[in-house]
Amino acid sequence: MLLIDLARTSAAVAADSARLAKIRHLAELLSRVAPDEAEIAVAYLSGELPQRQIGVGWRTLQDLPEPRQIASATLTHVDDLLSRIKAQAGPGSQAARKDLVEELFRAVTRQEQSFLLRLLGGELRQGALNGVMIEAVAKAAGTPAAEVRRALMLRGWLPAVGAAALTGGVEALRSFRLEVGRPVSPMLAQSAPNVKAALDRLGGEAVALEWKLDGVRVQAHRSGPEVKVFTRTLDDITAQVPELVEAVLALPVDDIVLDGEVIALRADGRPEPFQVTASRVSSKIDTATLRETTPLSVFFFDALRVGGQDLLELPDSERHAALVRAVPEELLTPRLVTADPEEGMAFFADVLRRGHEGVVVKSPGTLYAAGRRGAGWVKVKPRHTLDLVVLAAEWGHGRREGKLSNLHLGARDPESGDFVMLGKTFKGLTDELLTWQTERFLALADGPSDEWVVRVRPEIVVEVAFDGVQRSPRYPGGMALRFARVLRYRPDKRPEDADTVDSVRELLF
DNA sequence: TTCCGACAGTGGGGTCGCAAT
DNA sequence: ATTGCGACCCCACTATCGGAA
Repeated sequence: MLLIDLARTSAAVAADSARLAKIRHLAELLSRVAPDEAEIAVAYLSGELPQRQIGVGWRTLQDLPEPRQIASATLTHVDDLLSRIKAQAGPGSQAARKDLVEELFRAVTRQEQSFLLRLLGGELRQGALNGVMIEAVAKAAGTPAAEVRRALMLRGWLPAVGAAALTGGVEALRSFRLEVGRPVSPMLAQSAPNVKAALDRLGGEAVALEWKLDGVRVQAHRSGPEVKVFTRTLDDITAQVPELVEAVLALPVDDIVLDGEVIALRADGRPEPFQVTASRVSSKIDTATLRETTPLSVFFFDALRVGGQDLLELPDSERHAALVRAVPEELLTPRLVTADPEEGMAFFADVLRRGHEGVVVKSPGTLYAAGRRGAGWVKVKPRHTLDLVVLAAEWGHGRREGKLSNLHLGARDPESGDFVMLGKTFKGLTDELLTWQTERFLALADGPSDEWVVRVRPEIVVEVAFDGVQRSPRYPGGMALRFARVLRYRPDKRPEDADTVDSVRELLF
């Protein structure tokens, strides 16, 4: 199959806003693809590469050569080139990758270039990724979507599942099973503003509340003496977390898959800031020294397999019972089962007093919905707010093209009378607000603006919600807001009424 | 007919390893 | 030694479609 076929399909998918139409376009193409190119086609059309990462980003994709006129590149040819790009390493590799990228772009037409640019840039922008592709694969293969979804849960990689469905049908899909040593996409949680809302959403019956730790999600697999540890995106971090490996090897069960969180704790048991845990987990050099200075603790909260038995399709209460049988108390995430909102709120308050992030509320009947934001898990975190001043705004991309989108936020410095930038946000803005702020900020434009950033006179006050303040090596005040989002503009407030850097600093430890 | 769950899109700060400067 | 890039850790929120109620 030719790349141009995919580029045309992608364009058709982007042109139709209806999901069912997108599915039709994708399924039509998938039904024509040869078995040996099925995985590539599913990957490309859902925004993935069979190679996963190839070391090419936005910078390498600048200044590309002119396209050719006649489309002739096959999927196999493109795939070979991408593999060669990924294989580059060592001195001279950046230039070599760039050369190969240019070779690739010289070999394709303008429409194919546009498709590849979005694919390699990681922003397909056709309104279809995994969710729509699951339906398209099911339609093209003539199998129920539920079978595709189930196989994806166990395999974690849609191109492989899609290729299996297209070539082997429902039988091939049913042959996927949980395999110890191969990661499953972890189940994710929805969020609620407070414990009461979370309980209401879960139907007001008895629920389990668990500590939400601000660390790194891990999935630990053990088969006999072999242990592997994976992150949320299924990357293997076994070598970076020896403490966890040892803890799993010490368990009395030797065929097990566990879900949990690793976190760096201080000597007094309180959590280190997220930055410390993240740094420790991503450091690959000299782990032996790091585990002395910054030891990691692990807390498990779910079990996907214990003693050779798969638990994914059992309710939370049964999975947790199996977890408790296999894992000693000190490795378990603290948990309370209750139907009483008062008790739940007290538990939440206690978690916060201990310095942790919040709670996850779980319905006892919930099955493990791998890779999905299941309705049975609801996280609750406290929220801070500040009144800040807009210092500048950046032009948006994609559906925000032509709108000023990303806001630069500043707190008042009472000493100098100036404003200290604390970060940016683009979240929480409705289309109406985007239109309004674009007009308003252009009228307030002031000072040196460039292609992307419009500086404005510091006159607009905006109420911003955020999760916390962290140390920043980037911003002048040495601190930045975590997960800032707009709540509302405050036309009733003047810049002099905005919160000060001192009040922000109080939230930093 | 209305409601709501799931999805895609639009980006945020911080840190690492590696290659280039 | 420092800088730039790619990748990945954490992530919130809105608009939209289409099936559920």
